[in-house]
Amino acid sequence: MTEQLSMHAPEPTVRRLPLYHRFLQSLRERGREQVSCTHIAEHLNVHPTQVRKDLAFTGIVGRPRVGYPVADLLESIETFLGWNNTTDAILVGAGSLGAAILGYERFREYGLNILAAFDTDPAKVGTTVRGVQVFAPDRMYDLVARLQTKIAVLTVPPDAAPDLATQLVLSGIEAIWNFTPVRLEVPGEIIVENVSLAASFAVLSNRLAAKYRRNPKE
Amino acid sequence: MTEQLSMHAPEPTVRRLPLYHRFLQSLRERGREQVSCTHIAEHLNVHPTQVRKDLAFTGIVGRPRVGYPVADLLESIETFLGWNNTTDAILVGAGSLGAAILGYERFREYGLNILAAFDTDPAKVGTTVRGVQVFAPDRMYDLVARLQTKIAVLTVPPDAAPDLATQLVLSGIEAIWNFTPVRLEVPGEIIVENVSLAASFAVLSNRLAAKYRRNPKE
DNA sequence: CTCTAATAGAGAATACTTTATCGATATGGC
DNA sequence: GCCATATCGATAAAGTATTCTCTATTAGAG
Repeated sequence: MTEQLSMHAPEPTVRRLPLYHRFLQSLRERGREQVSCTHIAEHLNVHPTQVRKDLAFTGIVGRPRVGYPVADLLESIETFLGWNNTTDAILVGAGSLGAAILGYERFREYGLNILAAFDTDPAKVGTTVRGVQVFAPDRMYDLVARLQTKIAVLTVPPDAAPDLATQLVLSGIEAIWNFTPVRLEVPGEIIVENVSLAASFAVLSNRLAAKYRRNPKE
Repeated sequence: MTEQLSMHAPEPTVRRLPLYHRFLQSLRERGREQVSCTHIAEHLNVHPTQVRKDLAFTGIVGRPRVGYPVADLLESIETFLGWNNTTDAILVGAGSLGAAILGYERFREYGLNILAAFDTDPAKVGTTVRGVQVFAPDRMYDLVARLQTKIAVLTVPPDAAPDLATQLVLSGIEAIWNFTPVRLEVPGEIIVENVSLAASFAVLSNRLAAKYRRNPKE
């Protein structure tokens, strides 16, 4: 597993790491010091080899017959994901979804530090949502530049998304966590991660539909 | 593409279908009647062959040199996803995320019909959130059984998730759309779709971290 | 001290997904 | 009516991800 550290992990691997992270935290709370892939795999119902491969990408090395030290493993995952130093962010669109994200304490553990929110609604501007102050969108450029925020959480209605994405890029943002169903057109160096609730619902919905296609009774 | 209808589509395909669906809706609004995979692919920046394969899974057949009728394609996707007849659902956990989902009108278009919400907070019980009435959790069994709701949207704090999942299964729910980070232990016939914001954030976060590992300046 | 069993890590094999290639077919220009 | 071209549908190839197999290592029992 030499030079694996500098290699990029496959996306499925990265998506599983938070799962391991969460389980390891619960182990640490219970005072456990060592853990094996077998043990993790059993609890999370994934393949032991997959756990071993996934963890190897983070650069950790284990000991046969023992496994990995829980604390080291947590740190290794956190470093790999960039979760152990905070990254400043802004939230664009202080609607109900925006408020829900601002209220989700766990993200703070992941290093996400939302400094400010923006909304076009004049009634919201000047107020605070979950302790975060809401500004008018025209303040965005200024604030992003001055505070050097790297991440923008985009939770605006679809129509507003393309425009705001452009503005965010111009402001110097580096990554957009996009909760809108719009595919943003941004330069290649900008990191965009789309959260598609529709995609997720489609999977559920399709499986339910398939079940009834196979078995039309009930 | 014979018998493809009864075949199950790969999950990546299912996850892309809403993307096509959205684009096709915009085409229909603009009065367009026919569309080719090439055209869809260009706009959404995916591979034309992939679009063709994905669409084939829904059972649609196209015509060389022309493509597919937009209306038929929309219907084909909707049928395949089970989006063209409504499915009754309940929402468990009327917190801010729950409220955001209740307020997201688009899900209604996808056939998701949330009839009732449940929350342990006595202050919320009896009120309505976004027009949906909130009940105490002990009413769950009764209501799910009586209204024959198939889907439960689970938006409760992590601690409460395992218990509620068990109760939902006992109530006769068929699918759980799980917004908690907990891996639910349910019988195999229950459909569980996990929405992991942590997984999504991990991808963004890891890419940002990798960027700075490669290029520690800035 | 030796033997056994559990486990990491590497590499091979399998399965799955995406992309490329090719023949068939329908449309519109000539 | 015939030809050129765009596009579909099917199959093949390439690329990824997952699972299996094997060897080396270590802890603990006898």
